Amino acid sequence: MDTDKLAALGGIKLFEGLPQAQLQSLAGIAQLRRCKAGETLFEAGQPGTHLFAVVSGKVRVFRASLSGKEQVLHVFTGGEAFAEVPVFEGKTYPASAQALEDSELLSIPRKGFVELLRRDPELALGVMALLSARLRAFVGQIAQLSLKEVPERLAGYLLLLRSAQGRDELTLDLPKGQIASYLGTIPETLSRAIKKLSEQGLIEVLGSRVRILDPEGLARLAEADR
Amino acid sequence: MDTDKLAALGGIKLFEGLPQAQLQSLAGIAQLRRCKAGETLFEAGQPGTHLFAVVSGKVRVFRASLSGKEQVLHVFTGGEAFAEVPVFEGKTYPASAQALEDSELLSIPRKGFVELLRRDPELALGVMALLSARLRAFVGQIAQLSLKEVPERLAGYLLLLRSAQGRDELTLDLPKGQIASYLGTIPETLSRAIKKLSEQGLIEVLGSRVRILDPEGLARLAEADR
DNA sequence: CGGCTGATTGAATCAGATCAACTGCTGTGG
DNA sequence: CCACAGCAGTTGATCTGATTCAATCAGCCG
Repeated sequence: MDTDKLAALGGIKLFEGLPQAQLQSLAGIAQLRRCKAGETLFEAGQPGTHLFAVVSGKVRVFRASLSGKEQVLHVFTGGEAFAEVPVFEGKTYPASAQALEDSELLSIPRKGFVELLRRDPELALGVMALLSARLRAFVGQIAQLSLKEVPERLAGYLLLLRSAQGRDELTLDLPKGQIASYLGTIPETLSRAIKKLSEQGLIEVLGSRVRILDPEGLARLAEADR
Repeated sequence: MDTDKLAALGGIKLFEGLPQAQLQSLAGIAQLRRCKAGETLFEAGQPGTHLFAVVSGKVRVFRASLSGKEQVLHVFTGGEAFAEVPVFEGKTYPASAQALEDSELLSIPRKGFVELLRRDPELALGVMALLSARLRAFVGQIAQLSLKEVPERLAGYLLLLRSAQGRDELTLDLPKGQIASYLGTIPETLSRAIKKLSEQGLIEVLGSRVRILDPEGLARLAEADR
């Protein structure tokens, strides 16, 4: 039945507070899908037919260049929806998506979703809020990439993690290579940036465990420019 | 009266096809405002109270670093709406805005606009399409910044202008310094990139007039990575 | 005619990418 | 159970694209 789909839909933040009837009709059109780590969900440039949501697992959205360099745009985890852009344009996916871990996903066809939006203004407002938040994040990312250097970007990222995890002993949520790609650099350079922050006494790193020693110092660095 | 406001509102693409009644109620809350070249409309971090639309003139939206370096995110001209992000979050403007020329603007308070959205699903869909288009553009910009070098970004920008202006004799729509800032670099570097493309026989530049000599070559370059 | 701003050119410097070697870890198969 | 393949991460040496600093030039307005 749709009961597992319903449960999965209920766990998506975007659909919180949606009346039962709407959830039902979503369950009618949504597909529940399992995929393995490393699996590609879609590629930049392909026609964008579906909206996705992560039930469990982890998905990265990125752009690749011909030479194989990649820029991570965002990593989505349980409860988050993504790939909304082509829903409203009927065009292609602007980026590629790949599962980082074994994951469960919901995929919702564009057509039906738009119908739902037309009928439920509150959901529409939720979507607009989501898109806006994404825009805000991208504005920040663009500014970081062009205005700051790698150690500063790293400092910003660590502070973000800190506020997400709510303490000073962090666990890196991604392999370092992926973090490098998110910060717009390569593993070698990230490695050196980590060393630099460590030498300055701002952090302490052991594998994927990071201890924030000097949050204010990090914040100062993250704001700083040369 | 509101007749000039109505005319101005009618010229905004986002509001095209809006029923007369809705336009009226928009006119009731919108402010028509004139501002001079160089004037700042709002700054990143300020509480975002208004949505804007350009009636005439030109506005740039950008982020500045403390040291005075700036990254242009977008330049808006007649008929375009901007600063939608804080409307749906009630938070701050993620970037700053400044008039590049003497301009006429509409400013629409957040509150009333959200009301309107609740009542008109078609407008809401229009807003979502707008936000999505913006996201797509930002994805492209992020990829360019981190995956390509300056001459390649310039090639992409020129091709964009070409398709916007519909011919091979282009007029640069911005002073070169602003173009540099949009491309994530500085005037000196842009100048050298222009020289490089010229020497390769791809373009011919005289002041702010550019002639595209080899569109395919430019396209190849724009796609290329090292 | 100065004086200002925008643009260009040259030389020096620097952050980050590249290339290459090496470490350590994990998981698989002999 | 150990060996070795393979991948993630680190470290060092070098190279290069871009920024910085400085000087010059062109156009424009008062």
